[in-house]
Amino acid sequence: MKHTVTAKDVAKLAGVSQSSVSRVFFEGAKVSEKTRTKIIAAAEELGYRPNEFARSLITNRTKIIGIVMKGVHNPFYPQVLKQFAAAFKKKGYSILFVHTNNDEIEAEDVETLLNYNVAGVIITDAVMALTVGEEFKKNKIPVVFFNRKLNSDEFYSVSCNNLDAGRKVAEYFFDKGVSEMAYIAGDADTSTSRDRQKGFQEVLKQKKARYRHYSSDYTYNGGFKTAMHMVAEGDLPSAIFVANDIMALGVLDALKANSIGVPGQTKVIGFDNIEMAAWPAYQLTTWEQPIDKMVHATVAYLLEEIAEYTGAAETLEVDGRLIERATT
Amino acid sequence: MKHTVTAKDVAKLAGVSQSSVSRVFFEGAKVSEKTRTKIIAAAEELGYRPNEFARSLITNRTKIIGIVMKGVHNPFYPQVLKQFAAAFKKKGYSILFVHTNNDEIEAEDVETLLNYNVAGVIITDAVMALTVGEEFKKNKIPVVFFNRKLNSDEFYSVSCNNLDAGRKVAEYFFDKGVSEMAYIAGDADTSTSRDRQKGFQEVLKQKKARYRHYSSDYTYNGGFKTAMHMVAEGDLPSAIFVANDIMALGVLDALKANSIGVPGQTKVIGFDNIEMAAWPAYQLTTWEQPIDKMVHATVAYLLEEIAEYTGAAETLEVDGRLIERATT
DNA sequence: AGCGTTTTTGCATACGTATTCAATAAAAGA
DNA sequence: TCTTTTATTGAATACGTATGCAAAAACGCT
Repeated sequence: MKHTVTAKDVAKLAGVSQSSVSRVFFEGAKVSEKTRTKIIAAAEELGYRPNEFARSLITNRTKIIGIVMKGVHNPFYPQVLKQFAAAFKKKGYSILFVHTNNDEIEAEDVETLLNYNVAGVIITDAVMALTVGEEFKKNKIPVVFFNRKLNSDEFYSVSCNNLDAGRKVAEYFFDKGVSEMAYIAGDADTSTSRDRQKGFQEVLKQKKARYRHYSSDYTYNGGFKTAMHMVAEGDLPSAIFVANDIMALGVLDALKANSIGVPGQTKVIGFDNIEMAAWPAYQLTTWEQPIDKMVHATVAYLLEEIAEYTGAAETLEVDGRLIERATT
Repeated sequence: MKHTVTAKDVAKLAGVSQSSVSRVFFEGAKVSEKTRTKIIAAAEELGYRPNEFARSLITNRTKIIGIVMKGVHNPFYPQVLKQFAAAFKKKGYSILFVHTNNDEIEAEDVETLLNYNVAGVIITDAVMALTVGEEFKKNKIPVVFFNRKLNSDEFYSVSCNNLDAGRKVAEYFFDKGVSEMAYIAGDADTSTSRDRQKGFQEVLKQKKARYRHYSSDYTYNGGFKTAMHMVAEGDLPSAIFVANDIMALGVLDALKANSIGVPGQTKVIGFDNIEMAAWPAYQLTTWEQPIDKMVHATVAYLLEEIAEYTGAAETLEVDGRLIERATT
């Protein structure tokens, strides 16, 4: 028979009141050292664990962080998920994982997050309708957009400084003596792809170089197909900036399939620095996203807002750096 | 100011009792159609959402499934996570994601799962101490080991029929006219690696062929290093069965680095059929794990046990199949 | 219409904890 | 030692929901 041991049981065994037991397990409350040890002993003996639900019911707060994620196929995101899980575990928070299929987070997903009254929300690789955002604001739940920059200043967002990265990549190509270059975009409606493009394009324009644009979708197959198409077109640019690594790998494979030498005939730079970029088969030069810093900033912001909600928003952009390998 | 709208509020607006509101939102309870529509309208107007915590407090049940996962670096697992999230979302369950660093799930992780009184637990790419298992049993929480076979019949486990797969791979190699073959193991203490080895070795023994064993760790780098080592040794086997795909990719890259032709000089078969196995750069022949079936079985079992706990355990092994590509 | 039967509803209570307030114990000061 | 102040404790209550029980309403039948 299942007998959940409650604070009352512990109280009885320790010969104190339930309130005292509560005070021992609720940090910030004061109990004398004597009764504390008594209670801890009793709790230990019975295997007491405070009921998280009763707790949340009365405090109207939880120790749950909701993480909404779409791109589980891009190894960048599982990596991010892992880091968040580790960081929040340290702080005593648990992760409610919500997978969304859509670019825009679905109403159902928001429902879930609100139902569980999460302490904070991280949305990664997806965006959110404004009306939905209001819902979170109304409930004073802090939200962070991870790896997505927002137009509005309504929400905190943290991403890599994509604009700057785009510029630096272009300059790097010029330094290498290349002037014929192209950009392969990811999903067109993502800030990440747009900003990378913008910075890249800006420098090309300034140097009066021709800008060539290709659209793809942030997947390996997308990158592969786009590159195949480019090759078929003829007139291959001598350098290609690809909006993320997983696409860049597809590009490399397509080039290889066409026996096009890299970096000899054309150079390739990706974005993210996922583990696979370092594999011998690819040795992809790429722009590293400083995941650690980005995660750290996100966690710090959320914890602050959880401690005292201000609703203050900011668009944080962290500097990344170029990792030079064999494709340039 | 934050005003959470409660069932009482809805009741007042609809001119009924709180109980009736509860009955509308608790499936399985009966209310007349008339009051139901009245209540739904009122709830709609106020934006009422049942408080999941109050609910769980009284029913002593939750709609949360805990998923414990270690191997986030192996793309197989994010894929699995996604499928579980999708399957359980359909059934109205949410996912509590627990990342563990250890092969053996940590006490802290179990605490979390128990604190949230999860309805069921899925442990993937990790095992659990028996004492810990008791804790779940005591609380009548069903547990499934995913992709791990247990010695004991205390818990439900679902995995691919690794033994059979190992045999079939060996037979396949023989059919191809190969008789000199090796196995590269993953983590030695995982059932998956052991069973694959066992089946493989069994056929070799039966055909009186020499069995060669190499130990690795289920990572790309592990596979790479092991293959480098094998090449350095000289006397390369003419076929290699690698315990999972991500290692196999490392093996292929190592062979390529040594200009060893595949499948000419040696053949390679992996395990899992992760997306990358199909990439042009690899075209890895591999044994497909039927994720869909495995997930389906897991979900079905958990839902049954949640509906009515029996504690019945079973060791389910689903048949996979060989996906033939360019490395054999 | 009148009676028995079934369905629907409201009242009251319980779930396990945090927290206010008053009471008690301990400490400090004189 | 007695009084005043401070620290600790216990009793009572609230959080928002589900549910057993009894009352009320609706229904079916003659």
